[in-house]
Amino acid sequence: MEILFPDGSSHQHEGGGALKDILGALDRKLLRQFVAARHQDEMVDLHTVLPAGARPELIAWESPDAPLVYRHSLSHIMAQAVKRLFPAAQLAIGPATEDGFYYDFDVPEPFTADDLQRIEAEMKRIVKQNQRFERLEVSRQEALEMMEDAPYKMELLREIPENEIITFYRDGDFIDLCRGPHMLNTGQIRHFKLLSIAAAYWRGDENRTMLQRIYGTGFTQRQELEAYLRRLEEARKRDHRLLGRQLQLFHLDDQVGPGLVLWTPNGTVVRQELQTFIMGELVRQGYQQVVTPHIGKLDLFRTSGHFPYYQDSQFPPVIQREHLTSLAQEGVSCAELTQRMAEGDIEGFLLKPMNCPFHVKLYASQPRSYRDLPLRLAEFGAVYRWEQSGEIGGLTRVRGFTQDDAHIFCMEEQLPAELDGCLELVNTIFRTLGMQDYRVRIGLRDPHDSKYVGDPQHWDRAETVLRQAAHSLGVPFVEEPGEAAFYGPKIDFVVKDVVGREWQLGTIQVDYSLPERFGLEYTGKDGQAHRPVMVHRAPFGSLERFVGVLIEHFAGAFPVWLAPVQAVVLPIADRHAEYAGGVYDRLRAAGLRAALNDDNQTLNYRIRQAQREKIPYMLICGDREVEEGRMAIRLRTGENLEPAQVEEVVEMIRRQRDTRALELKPQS
RNA sequence: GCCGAUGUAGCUCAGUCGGUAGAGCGCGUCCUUGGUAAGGACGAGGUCACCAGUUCAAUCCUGGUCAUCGGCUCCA
Repeated sequence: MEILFPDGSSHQHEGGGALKDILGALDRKLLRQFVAARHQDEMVDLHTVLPAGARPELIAWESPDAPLVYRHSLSHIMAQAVKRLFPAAQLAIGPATEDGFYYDFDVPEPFTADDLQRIEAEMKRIVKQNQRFERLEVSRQEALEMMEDAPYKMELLREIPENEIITFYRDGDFIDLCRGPHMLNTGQIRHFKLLSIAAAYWRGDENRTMLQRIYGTGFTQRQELEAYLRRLEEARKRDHRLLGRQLQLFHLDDQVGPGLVLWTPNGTVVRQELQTFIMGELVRQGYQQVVTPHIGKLDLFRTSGHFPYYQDSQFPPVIQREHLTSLAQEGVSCAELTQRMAEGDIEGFLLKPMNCPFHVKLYASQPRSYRDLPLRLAEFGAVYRWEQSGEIGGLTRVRGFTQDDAHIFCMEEQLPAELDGCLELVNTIFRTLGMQDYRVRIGLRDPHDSKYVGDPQHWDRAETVLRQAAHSLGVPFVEEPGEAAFYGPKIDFVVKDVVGREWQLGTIQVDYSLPERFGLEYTGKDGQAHRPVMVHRAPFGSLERFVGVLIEHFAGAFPVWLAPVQAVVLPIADRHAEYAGGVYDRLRAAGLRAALNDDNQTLNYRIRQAQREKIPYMLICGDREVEEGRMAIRLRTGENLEPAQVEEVVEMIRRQRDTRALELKPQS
């Protein structure tokens, strides 16, 4: 075999074998340098016996892939510790994750914070004991016998394909069904921490056992662990729920209801600026704004298919009072009521979960010709969905939200250009806001599934177009077969929040279904009736969620165009109040969002206030400034600009605002 | 929805092993008239989430409800 080193060199070895033996014989130091290898696109550890012709590429401890190995080992060490302390615990699964690891246990009593400490201490003991990891290949029969008393492992075992080798890993008194990879011994990594206890369903299925999950992380260097923990701490300070309160951007009130956002004046500024921004782009792209109501007849949503199919995630329908009274007198049960509403026997109104049926109706409100297409109808539409109670939180998951929604009705051959336009819009938005850290997910149909509506040829074309469009964005994207909606393929834009949770923002979806359900038509060149295709698209997704993500992205320090207060005027002493008042009036007359802070407080104090409110510009007026007819300019970054006259200041702030600059200082 | 934790002043939190509560910040008034992240004094502010139960007595114990947080699951 040929062993490839990261520096490009290689070592020829006669025959096969485990890398730990080959490297160990070559130079024992190598065993400390490398943690695993890549072999045929798979991670294999140093224990794995490789065949003669193999060409493994060694993975150094410093490699970005290395943590996967030692964190996986840490999860085993944790399981070992848990088994020692809680012999009754049943093991489920315990993988390494992006920045840590976890293990799921079935225990009679949930773990407590104290248990976590004890487990961690036991892990330290195991690490100190420096136990060797051992890889065991066993026959299926042996494996079944070994795992007799481990129901979860049995289930996993039964699902391993016949032709696959079954492996166990052992370290000291602990043995676990595991594919690996693992490091050589438990003493190789010392810097780890258990972070939290959570619950997780076995195999993510809510109908199955609720397991107890322990999360942890580990690093090769103490400083790395400390830096990670510091990062978590920092991230918590950027949490939009915290900043939302500190900066008074929004309010969630128990009495109003969970997941229903009250936007404060400050937050409303941010929202409206975003809306203005996007509306400008929409006008440029030939969209037309429309407005539709918050509720509509059940019949509309039966036709669209939203009701009753998605009934579980909708607010219950509204039924006329007299109707309801008579149903009550009849003694109609809830189940019956639901049934009769679904069938159309009882009519009512639904709080809209989607805007599209309304837009479809606008399309259908007059005869359309191919000359009218594409017809692009846009609306900042408030929709309501009954999200599960355990899911609601902050602005990222709410029950009432505003979509920057639009529906494009077009001919099949117009799809490529329309999708390009949508992507350009998304790109413009992300670029303007400096959000480079997003990924793109293309949901394609599963070729083996028949749930999809529409002509397969149309799908092929739409999928090709989506793929090409995503390519042109120049952003990493993944294709996920089976993730398409039943009515068409889609592109989703996904960003991470400060604690690493992923949130879907924008989405672009091709839809063959709604035009069908509503019998939409246009007259073609040939004078015949044809069916249009629809594109649903919402580059922000939900304005609520988007603002939430944006608060974290900027850590509350919005660029000038979004900042609720753009500049605060600070007179140093009372005798400067009149001058400062003049400056303040001028700023406001110039259309800037300005504030005047002449509170009976020291300048230091008021600067601190402005700083905490993350106001971009502090305009300070004292004796010198009054005399010279200028003002001192302090940025929230702490930097000072040259003192300037009010017109110059107005001009500068306006320019930063109008160009939607991310910086406070003009780029000269 | 499920598992766990939490709920005390506007905010962040302390406290009471059952005898109706405290700090800092913020807020108000006054003094101070200040030069780039906290000047000083005084004062107001709480049905200890809500509803039951146990008890002479519940913010504290028990049960339920609601909400928040960490996860799991779902998301047209």
